[in-house]
Amino acid sequence: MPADDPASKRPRSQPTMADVAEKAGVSAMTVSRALKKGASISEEARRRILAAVDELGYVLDQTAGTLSSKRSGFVAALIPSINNSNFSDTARGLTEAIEASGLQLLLGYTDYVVEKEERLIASMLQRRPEGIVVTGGRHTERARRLLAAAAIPVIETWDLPAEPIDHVVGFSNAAAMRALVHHLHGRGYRRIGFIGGTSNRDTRGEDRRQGYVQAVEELGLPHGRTISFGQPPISMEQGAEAIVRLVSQWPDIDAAICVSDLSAFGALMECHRRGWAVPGRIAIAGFGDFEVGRCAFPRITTVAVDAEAIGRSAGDLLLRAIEAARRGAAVPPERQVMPFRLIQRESS
Amino acid sequence: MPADDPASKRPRSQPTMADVAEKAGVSAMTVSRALKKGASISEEARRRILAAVDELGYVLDQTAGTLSSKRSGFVAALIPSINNSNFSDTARGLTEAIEASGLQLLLGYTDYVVEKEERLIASMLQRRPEGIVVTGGRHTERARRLLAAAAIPVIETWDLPAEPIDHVVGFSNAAAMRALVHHLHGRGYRRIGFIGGTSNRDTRGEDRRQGYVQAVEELGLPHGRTISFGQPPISMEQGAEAIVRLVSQWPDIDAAICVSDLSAFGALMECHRRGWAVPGRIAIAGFGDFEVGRCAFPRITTVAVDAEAIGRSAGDLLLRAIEAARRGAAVPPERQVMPFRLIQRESS
DNA sequence: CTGTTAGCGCCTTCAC
DNA sequence: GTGAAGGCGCTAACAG
Repeated sequence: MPADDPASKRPRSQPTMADVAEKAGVSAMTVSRALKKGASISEEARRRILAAVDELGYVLDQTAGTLSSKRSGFVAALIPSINNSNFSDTARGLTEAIEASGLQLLLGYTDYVVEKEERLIASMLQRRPEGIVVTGGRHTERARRLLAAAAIPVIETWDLPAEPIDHVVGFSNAAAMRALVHHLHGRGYRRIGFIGGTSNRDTRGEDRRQGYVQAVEELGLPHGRTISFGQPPISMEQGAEAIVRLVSQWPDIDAAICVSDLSAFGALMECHRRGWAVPGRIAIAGFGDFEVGRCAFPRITTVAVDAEAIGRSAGDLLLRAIEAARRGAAVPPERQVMPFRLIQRESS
Repeated sequence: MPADDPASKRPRSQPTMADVAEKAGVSAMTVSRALKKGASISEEARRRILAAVDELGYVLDQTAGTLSSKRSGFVAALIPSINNSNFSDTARGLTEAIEASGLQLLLGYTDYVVEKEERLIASMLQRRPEGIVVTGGRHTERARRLLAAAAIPVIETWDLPAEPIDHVVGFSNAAAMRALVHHLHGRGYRRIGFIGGTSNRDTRGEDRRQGYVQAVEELGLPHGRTISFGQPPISMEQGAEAIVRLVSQWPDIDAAICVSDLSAFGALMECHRRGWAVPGRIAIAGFGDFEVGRCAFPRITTVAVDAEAIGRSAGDLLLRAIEAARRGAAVPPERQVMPFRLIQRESS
């Protein structure tokens, strides 16, 4: 055990508010006030306190503050993947919406697996967030129970669940995909295939597939032209492999819709490689308006959702709900439907 | 006195350990033990406690636990961007390395801005992480002071700072870029340009540019052929714009190196669009081995770094250091140099 | 504007 | 294997 400063009572731990208070010649409470924004403190005391803080290298312990004030000062957001510009845009929107109020965002990622989501929710709740944003409308039973019991505002995003837990800020993935099929049909495509992942791990991907199926049925197009493989979210590489399977299985196919722009891009590059003209031989469309699709040659037709706006709206709503909760009030569950937008580009 | 007054049931608030204890007919201490893994509890008591937990919907308050045990159970990691597969791979490696020990990872993103990093560090430290991982070796002076004073293990990654704060797990961006220039030179390219961002906001990008400059000078190649524009990290779209500028400014150019695969991809697509053969008219190379480069047509020559391994190594080191700290010991500063690897592909 | 008192909910420590 | 006492560092609620 290392020798300690004999003057200090505690062994080598971090300085506390009491240490600062002593050094500044005030009480701990005054230090506490000096370190918040809206408190009334004499300039003289504040100056001495800040000097003491600086000298001691004091860092406020929010853990203790949370315990005593019952305000953790953070909200949790769970997204499927941190490496997906859609979700990172939503996270940015969230951050922008809440940061002015002093709340912090804690991100967790679920890898598109609801069981991981459940575990993350459980461990996030142990840190007592003041609100929580989840992606999608499907969760394990226990996750739903945990969220409902937590007595904090919950927002489900990127989906329109039939039985929401609390608030919703999203859109219908099925409806958006349906619109895309109709759009391609309007441009004359009749033998339209779909490329997606195998399992329903990615629930939004599964909803999109269902939207596709519904659309080809209502348009009387040949259906069942679906290539499903790979663990969602399917990658660019898997998109490349899938387009080859799709064309070899149904050689008369004239358009391929991919569950996201990433797989659409992989498919597109594979077409280049094989000398299949896009859209001459086959049209390609994706979903999500990723940069890679905007930039690819040819540029990829897609469905755009304003991911950052989802985040901002969710953040604004969360803020209102949290402030209401702090006053002991409550905001009744809201359901905000965000628009989506077809973007016709060179690939179709 | 905390004499259990059955009449004074707090209505609004979440159940506490005392509530669980009362329902299970044990003391709070026994509940606490039942909820940890390595404690010795009778099977009977544990069963009753878990039933009570379930019935009440009790969720452990880690805030209080942290305060009393002085173990927050989490480590902070700061990355420049959440939407970058390199950094998200590092984050995944970190998570994998630490999760078995029960530690959680809290991610923050700095947008490549050291001032944001400083603010994030300050707010993370208020929550008392047991360790912290930062990206890069350049920080504000105050950030360095905060980290040094926090008395927790610090790991700088993705760089080899000359004066590390504590531990380092990284590589030299300049050396890697230098190797890429030499590689292209070895394949016969002589008029090699560089595309990067304007400011030194992205310090790794700046290091790469310096590596390029150093290499062209030592090879006696024409230099100054650098296009710098856009706020780093420069995007695919900016790569497209930059390649046009590069070619119009130095029409004899035979190779373009981009600060990352993303801008290289944008440049490549623009070449397609303009009918410039790659690598016939101009070779293109990137940095980072992103999926878009592996999948593009043609596939993009690049420098690969095992980003996930950086995360795993940093995580392993952090664990050792944290466990040492819990025993009152310390791990002397380590400096782990990770390998990089040239990947020759179709674009050069 | 500033100080005092009394916890927040859990875990450490020590006794049984 | 279990319980009682005490305190972690801070802030709410009241004085003054």
